[in-house]
Amino acid sequence: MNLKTLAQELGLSPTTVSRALNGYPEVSEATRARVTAAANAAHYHPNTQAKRLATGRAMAIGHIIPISDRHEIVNPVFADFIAGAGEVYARSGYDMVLTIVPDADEARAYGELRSKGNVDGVLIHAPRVNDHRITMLESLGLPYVLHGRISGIESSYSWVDVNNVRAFERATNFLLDLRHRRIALINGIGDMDFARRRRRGYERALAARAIALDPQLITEGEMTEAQGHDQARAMLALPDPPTAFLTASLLSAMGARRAVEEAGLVMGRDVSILTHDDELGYLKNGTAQEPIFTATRSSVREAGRRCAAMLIAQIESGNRQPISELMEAVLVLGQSTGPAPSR
Amino acid sequence: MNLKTLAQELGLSPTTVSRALNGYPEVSEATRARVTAAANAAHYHPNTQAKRLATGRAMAIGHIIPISDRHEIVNPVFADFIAGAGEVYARSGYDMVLTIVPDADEARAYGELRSKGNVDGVLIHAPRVNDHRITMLESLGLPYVLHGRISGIESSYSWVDVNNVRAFERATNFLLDLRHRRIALINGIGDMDFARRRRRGYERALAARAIALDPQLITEGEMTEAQGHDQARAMLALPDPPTAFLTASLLSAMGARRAVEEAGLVMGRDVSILTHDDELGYLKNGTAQEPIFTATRSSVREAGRRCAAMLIAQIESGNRQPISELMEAVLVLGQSTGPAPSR
DNA sequence: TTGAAAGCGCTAACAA
DNA sequence: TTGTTAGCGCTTTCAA
Repeated sequence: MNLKTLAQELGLSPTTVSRALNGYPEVSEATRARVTAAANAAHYHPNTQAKRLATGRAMAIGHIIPISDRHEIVNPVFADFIAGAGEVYARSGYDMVLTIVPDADEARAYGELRSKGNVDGVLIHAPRVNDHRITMLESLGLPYVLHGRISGIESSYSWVDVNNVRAFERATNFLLDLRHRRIALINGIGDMDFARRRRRGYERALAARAIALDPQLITEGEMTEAQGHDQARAMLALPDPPTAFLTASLLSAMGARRAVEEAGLVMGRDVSILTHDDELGYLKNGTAQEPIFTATRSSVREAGRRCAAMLIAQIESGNRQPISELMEAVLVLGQSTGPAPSR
Repeated sequence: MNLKTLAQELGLSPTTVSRALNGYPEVSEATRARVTAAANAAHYHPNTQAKRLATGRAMAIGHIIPISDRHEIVNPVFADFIAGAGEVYARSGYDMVLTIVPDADEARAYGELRSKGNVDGVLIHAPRVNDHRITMLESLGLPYVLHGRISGIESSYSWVDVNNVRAFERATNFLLDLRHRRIALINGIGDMDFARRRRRGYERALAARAIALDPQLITEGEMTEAQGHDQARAMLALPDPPTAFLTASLLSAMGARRAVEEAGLVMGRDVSILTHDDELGYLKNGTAQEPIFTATRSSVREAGRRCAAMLIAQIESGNRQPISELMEAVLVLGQSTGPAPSR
């Protein structure tokens, strides 16, 4: 069923039918009713490709996922972001187009996406410090919104980000209030912008209480269970080991937990672990069963929604002024984190 | 830059340029070379929408992700599958279109996808027992491939699946060989087809050694850390508790691990845990550091590749004969699982 | 080996 | 309020 035959059946011109279906005001309500009824009855849906060609709008948003041999960028958090963005696209009639590209081909991928015209804009993920993608997109003139921020860049751009500095500052303060003084930070890859911000929050909290930074208590890596385990084990073997760990992901926390056990220490008595992450269902019924300080999962999903909405707004308004939005993380401080042991 | 202007610059007709670029044989090699050179120089890429409209092919594959309030279907495994499929699409010139739909709207979503014509086929995820989606797709005539299988359906359909029965049978045998006799199974949601198959493998191994099933040692649920913890704790409190746990996911295993500690038991001595899952980086350099029996992550990615390749083959050949492929899981049996304690 | 012309299904300027 | 016409950028039949 296409527009032409539908129009013939109704004894109308394709134009009128199109106008009726697309909500143009000049159509009489009587015909509009007749047309919509017929369209529904025939399960008519306008052909997307034709519509796109005629309007010059792809009605699609691209998500470019760079994939490298070094890091596993395809992380679990990503799924939640996609789910949030997907909700918004469904409501607004946009398609979500995922492109998986090897790191090296990323520049080319944007260019092609642009000139092939199959998306109206793109969402950018996991920015690194001094990320060059923004410059690239600007020169292409392709609308975009960044999930996260880029520290090294002065020019303004559109972004949605969670206040990572504040989140980690609060978490560190939480541990400091429990009289912990040797607090370790098991962070994400240092090259990633969010990791840098998290570290800044941690440092800020320590500085505010005049506690010197110990570089031995700060590690970074890929946020896997193995990372948490190995790095925690090494730190526990120090002459003056940490009494608390602050980890950037649940997996690292679980690894750290394993290291704690292996060292013959007791969780919550000898060592506390506070995790920035509920990404994998740790939170249940809104109550942290284990020490957790941020409801990452729901935050990430919300970030997905906001990014998508922001990008659509930019595209539809034709407005190229950068917009930005800083989200406060939902903080859910865990109950089972114990005070620092007195030595 | 479009075909017309490119043709003008070359002093050729759009037809010839199109033919040259699309590899039609009737073009002289001289012109073809000239055309491709010019196209590259101008960074010309044919407009996707126009191409689609003209050929009637969307050059896109849809992935429909049902999202329900009850379950978190957007799971981490999904990201790996997507990555695998994405590789294949990139190579073959297809777009990957993700559609997130609320459970209830799924039927409608397929119908629209079909009549709007923005995909040439779909990939179906996470089949349930007696899943009705296959019937729906058959009646729509939309090509599809299923990742997994559906036990309740007799009609044939295209699928790619991992041999879950065998994987769990082997894992159970591994524990049985270590003289465990009270082996608990912490399984996924019973409604999911893969969970049912895994259970079958477990049951088959026990039956082969004439060990009676104990329903108290079989639980199912959403494969979260909390699930593993709660269910393991309950089972450890039984009069005759298990000496080993077989869990369907790393998270459940970690939860079970926590329950074991809380019960004052020692991992590898009092209780062993064997996990079907490396989804979160537990495996490192091909060596299991903890008891794990399947390299899920890489398997899932490979499944993504094969599903995508199979679907594209079907679409391009116009062949509607169902094809299927059973993958053997990559088994990596962990070293640190201990024998059953003698009582 | 190349080109002219029609058409894919829709939208939108212009006319009535 | 409705219809006519042209055109979006490409492919493809038919003719040269």
